[in-house]
Amino acid sequence: MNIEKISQLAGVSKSTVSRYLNNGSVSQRTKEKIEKIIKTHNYEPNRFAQSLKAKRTNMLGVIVPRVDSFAANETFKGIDKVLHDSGLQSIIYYTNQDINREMEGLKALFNQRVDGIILMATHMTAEHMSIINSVDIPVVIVGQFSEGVHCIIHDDYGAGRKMAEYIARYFKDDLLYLGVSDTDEAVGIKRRDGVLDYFDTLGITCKTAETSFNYSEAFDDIGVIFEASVPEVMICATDNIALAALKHAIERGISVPDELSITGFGGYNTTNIVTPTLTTVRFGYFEAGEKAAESILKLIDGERISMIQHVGNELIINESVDKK
Amino acid sequence: MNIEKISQLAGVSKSTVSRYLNNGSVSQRTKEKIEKIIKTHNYEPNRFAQSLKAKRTNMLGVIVPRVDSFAANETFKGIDKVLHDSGLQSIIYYTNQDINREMEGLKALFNQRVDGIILMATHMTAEHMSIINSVDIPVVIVGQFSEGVHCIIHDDYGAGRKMAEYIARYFKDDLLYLGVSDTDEAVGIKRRDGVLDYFDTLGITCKTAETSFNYSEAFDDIGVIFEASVPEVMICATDNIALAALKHAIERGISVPDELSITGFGGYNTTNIVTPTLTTVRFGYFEAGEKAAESILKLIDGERISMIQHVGNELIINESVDKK
DNA sequence: ATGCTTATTGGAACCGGTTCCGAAAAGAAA
DNA sequence: TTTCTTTTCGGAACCGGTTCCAATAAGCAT
Repeated sequence: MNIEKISQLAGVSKSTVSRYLNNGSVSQRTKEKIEKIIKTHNYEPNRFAQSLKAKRTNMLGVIVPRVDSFAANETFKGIDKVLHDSGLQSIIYYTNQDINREMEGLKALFNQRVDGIILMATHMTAEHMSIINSVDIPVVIVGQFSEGVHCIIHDDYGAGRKMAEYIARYFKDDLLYLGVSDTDEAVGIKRRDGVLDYFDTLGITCKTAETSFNYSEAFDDIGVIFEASVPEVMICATDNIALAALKHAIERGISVPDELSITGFGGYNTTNIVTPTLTTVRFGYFEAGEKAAESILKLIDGERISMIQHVGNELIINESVDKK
Repeated sequence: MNIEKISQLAGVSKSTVSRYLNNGSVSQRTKEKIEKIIKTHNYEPNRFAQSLKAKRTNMLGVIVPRVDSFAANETFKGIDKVLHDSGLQSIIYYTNQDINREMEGLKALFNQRVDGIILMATHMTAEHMSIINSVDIPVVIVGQFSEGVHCIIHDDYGAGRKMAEYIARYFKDDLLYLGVSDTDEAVGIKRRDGVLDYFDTLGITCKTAETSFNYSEAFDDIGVIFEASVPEVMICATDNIALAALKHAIERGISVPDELSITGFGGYNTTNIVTPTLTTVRFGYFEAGEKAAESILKLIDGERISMIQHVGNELIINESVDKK
């Protein structure tokens, strides 16, 4: 079934059927004739042929670094909600956290003529930017900041500060911030600085150490840290790290929160499953996804939007901090 | 940049360039000329135009019901590994566990002329089958069984039996199997029967109860169960349910495993994070994904493969069962 | 009925590739 | 050198739509 056959059966020309399908001016009578034929043969136009000449493909590209992360999942769900409600198809390009596949993805999606791309970036590089600039479709980045692109970012600095404020209510001493590498600007730098800067203003000193995003690696690093000494409070840069710390503490018979208070960042589901439940900061991942999708839709429609949009977060007070 | 311009710059015809791009017979000299032009203009053929006439699109459709499930994530990673290594692009269609969107997805992907579809099904219906049969591209289903389609399935019955064998080594009495609705054939029926049938052969009686896949709902149901009486062993149909049981037990001061042994099925990461770690059966989700991808590739190449392929599983002995 | 404006319609070119087919060129055999 | 076979190449049709443009039909006021 193609448009030609439909037009013949309806006794009109190809162009008339095409006009019918799109929006064009077609008389009521021919409209009905065409509709009947299309219904009975349940014809659907070939997307490739359509996209060959038309500008819009009605497909959006989403580049997803990982599927096994709460943050990525929630963000994606937010994106999907908006796009699906708008009747758009999303093509997901999975990169398995490989930065080269991120570039590949940008090119491949552009090559498929998607109308726009949402990139859940892990780490922005100059190469990213050069590809993005060479591509003449809208791109929105979510979760990281980069100059010159539309970004949806979390207030990591504010989250860090919130946590520091909360901790400072109960502790003045023997604190450890367990962060990650500062190649990740949002988590490695902003989040950490939010914590440390606030402590500074109060004259509280807080030691720091560094580990990995990966649960098992963090678990091992924490073992080494505990071997040397166990602080009173451990502020971990992510929930995963905090969960590893908690596991270690329980294994060593260190009581949480009585002897050791632990906090995370993220708001993962697991933080409510473990005992004690984990005090953390919940980020608006879902909301970020929604904003990203809404933004890309606006950009496709030629609207102007601000280059940076912030998404809020919220301190979740649970059981893992000792409120003496 | 299009094939026409490239051909002009290279001083050959469109067809020659096309032949060069595909595989055709082109002399060494013209090959080099064309290659140079393509490189300098870094030209890439328009996929839509290609797919319009050619049969293959080199795109595979993957229908994914959810992103926030360990099983789904692992399966997807297995699929991705194989497809990415084969240089194929995968279009992911996310359904958010909505069975109607599953149908939509089948149609939409077919309409995009993907070469094949992998469906991570939640529950197969007659409607699924009628769509699948009306579509003339290969379809592989992973995780559920359905007559007449190529399926990759887990040995849920065997997993149930394995767990029952293990439990029977330590317990003869006061057992509870906490299952899910039998609208899910694999988990609701097969897994349960694997457990119960084995107990039957030993003359062990095991009570049963039913709850939901959802963590919070399961948590509430378990509260009601515990109100009545707490068994010695609770065999939960999924790790999520087992985690909910564990949480409840800890909140009520029931010691696990001393007073209550708990097991799950799945092999989720979280089972190693909680304390005590959870005894469970790990399914070969990743392997299932790989098999699904390999199968679809073979089917696309016209190979014949068996309609049903089983994936193994493995009992993971952890701390949540009392080995008296 | 006539002239003018507006709504419909069909024809043809086009989008950017692939593929069939016959012609030209190259290579091998005689 | 001639003849036959094999490669290589260009022309043209085609895939299934969209869109421009001119032609026709319809609607309306005079």
